[in-house]
This record gives sequence, structure tokens and C-alpha cells, in this order.
Amino acid sequence: MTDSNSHASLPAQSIPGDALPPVEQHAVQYATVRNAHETELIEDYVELIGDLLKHRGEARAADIANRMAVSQATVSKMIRRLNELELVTSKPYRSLFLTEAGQKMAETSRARHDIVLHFLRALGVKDSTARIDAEGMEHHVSDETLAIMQRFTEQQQNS
Amino acid sequence: MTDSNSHASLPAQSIPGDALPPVEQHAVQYATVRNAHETELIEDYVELIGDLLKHRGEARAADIANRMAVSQATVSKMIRRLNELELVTSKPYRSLFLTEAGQKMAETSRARHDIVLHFLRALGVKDSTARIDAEGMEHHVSDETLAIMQRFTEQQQNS
DNA sequence: CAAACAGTTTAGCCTTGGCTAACAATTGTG
DNA sequence: CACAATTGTTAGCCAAGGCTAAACTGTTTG
Repeated sequence: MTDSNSHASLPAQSIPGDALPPVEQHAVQYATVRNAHETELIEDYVELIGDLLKHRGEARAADIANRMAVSQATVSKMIRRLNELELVTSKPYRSLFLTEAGQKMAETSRARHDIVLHFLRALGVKDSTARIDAEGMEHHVSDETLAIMQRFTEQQQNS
Repeated sequence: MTDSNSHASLPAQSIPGDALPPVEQHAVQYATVRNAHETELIEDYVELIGDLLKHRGEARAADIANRMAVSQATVSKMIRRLNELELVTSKPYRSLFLTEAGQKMAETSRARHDIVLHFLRALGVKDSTARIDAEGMEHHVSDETLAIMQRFTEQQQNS
């Protein structure tokens, strides 16, 4: 399969997924993924907190624990980290709030998430699957790809 | 799967990414991602070992370390795990080999990886970006979405 | 054939992100 | 208003996946 594209210019490395990439490039791929993993969870929390604030007016640790299917202790520990990172403010036994940095992160994450989700739906993936896939994919989609996904979704809609 | 949209019945949840999903569904999303993370690294190793065997005839720990941009000690430890999981066989100071289970996993991973990579290229993402994104995305794409991606790529090519 | 070098493994450390159990504070109700 | 229920926190455990440093093989070569 897959000579790829037949007509375009593509002077790039392209070619099938056949040969091994050069070591340095390969290393960058893996390092990028590893890196993404470090921020992933943080972003998920911040994004969720943002959503809860928006739709519920408050974000309680218990809510987060339920929605993430994780123990309250885990959430509590995580909130301490988010505090240290100055992404949220929290007084014990009160709702959480996002700092400015937190809000910015929440918006960015939410936007990425929505673009990926809408793209998958536009592609023809059914809703429940799209939601799951989007949750996993969102942290691994580059800006370049994101832009293309968005364009694709728009085209699909005006048709 | 995948009649999808526009005309069909879809009584489903659909609608914008606007409302919060019901708690249980939300929980499943996160749990699925967490789960994927556990196997991700394993799959990456197995896939890479398979590729090295195929293209180089042997898979040495040093190679893996270089390509993954990780220390040799880390690789060594990981190989012990892969051994325990009966995915690879290794004699000390010799090349690695995949067990049957390992080969199967390598092929599956490789196939997923290629589908995602080719899809991204077909979408118009440039090669170097596509490689990075594919590396991160491959573990989070459902079979349903994968099938759709493959179909899309094929259509794109016969045009 | 011994020494140097490259490759591998082991030991021991660190951080993250889970968990349970026990305790503390807040809220809601009889 | 007291006390039960809910919610949050803390302590202490575990596994995974990194790291460096040190020890050990195996191979190459002077």
C-alpha cells in the first residue's frame, strides 16, 4: 500500500512508512511524546475545572474525583500541585478557582479538545467514540495539524 | 459502524461540545486514556524492536536507547519488563528477539501507526509533523476511527 | 593475549500518579 | 443544636519510568 500521493511536489522525506527514520528525528518523536505526557494530566485537570466552573458555577474536588474516576485523595494531592504551579487557587472546603494562567490554559485546552472532537465527528466517527478518542488525542496534535482539522471541519459543514 | 450523520436518526448525545457529559461517560473517557497510557510505552518498545529487527536484522539495547533518547539503563530495565511479559526473549549481551505475542503486538502497532501517519499526510500535514503527531496519537485512536482514517486515505489516493 | 573500549546490567535514587485508611472540617437534618 | 453524612486532607504505601554511577562482558586491536 501507500506509495502515498502520486501527484504533488513533496520534496520532503516522505516515502512509505517503510524505512526507519534517522536516529535524531526518531529521538525527537519519542521525546515529544514523553514531554506531552508530563503536561497532559495537568491540562486535563485545568480543563475540567474550567468546564465545571462554567457549567456549574463551582468546581469541587469530589466532582473532579467522580468525573475522572479517581479517588478524592488523588485529586487532593493533584490540587496541591496545581496550586504550586499557580494554576488554581483554593481554600480548603471551598470551590476551586482558576488563576489567570489557569484560565488561559483551560481555554486553550478546551479549544484544542473541541477542534479534535468536531473534526472526528465531521470525519464520521460516532459521538461516543469521538469523545473518547478526542480525550486521548488532544494532547498529541500539533498546531499545524489542528489548523488543518479545523479547516476540514468547516468545509464539511458548508457543504 | 459509522453510518454517522447528516440524515440518519442519531438520537444520540451529539450536539456541540457544549454541555458536560454525564458523569459515568466522562469517567469512562478518562479511564480509557489512563489505561492506554499503561500499554503505550510497552507497545512503543515492541514496535521499535520489530522495526529494528526488520530493517537491521538485530535489535540492540544501545540502538533503542539512542532512538528513544533515553539512557541505556532505562532500556535495560524495560527489557526486563518485556521479558516478564513474555513479549521478547533476550540473552544477556545479545540482540533481542520478539516472542510470538511480541510479533503480533509489533505488527498491530506498526499497522496502527502507519494508518495514522498516512492519514495525516493525506490530510495535508507535512511529513515531519505527521511523524511526531502519529507517534503520540496512535495509542489513542479507536478501531472505529482507525477504519475511517484508512478509508479516507484510500479515497484520497484514488482521486 | 592483554588492554582498551563499547555495550550491558545492576544498584540506588527521584518524581508522578495511583491507592487505602484514618482523621478533620463543613453541611444538613431530626 | 447535636450528630450523621458528605467532603477534604494527610500519611504512608506501591509501581512505573526516568536518571547516574559503578560493575561486568565481550570484542577489537596493538
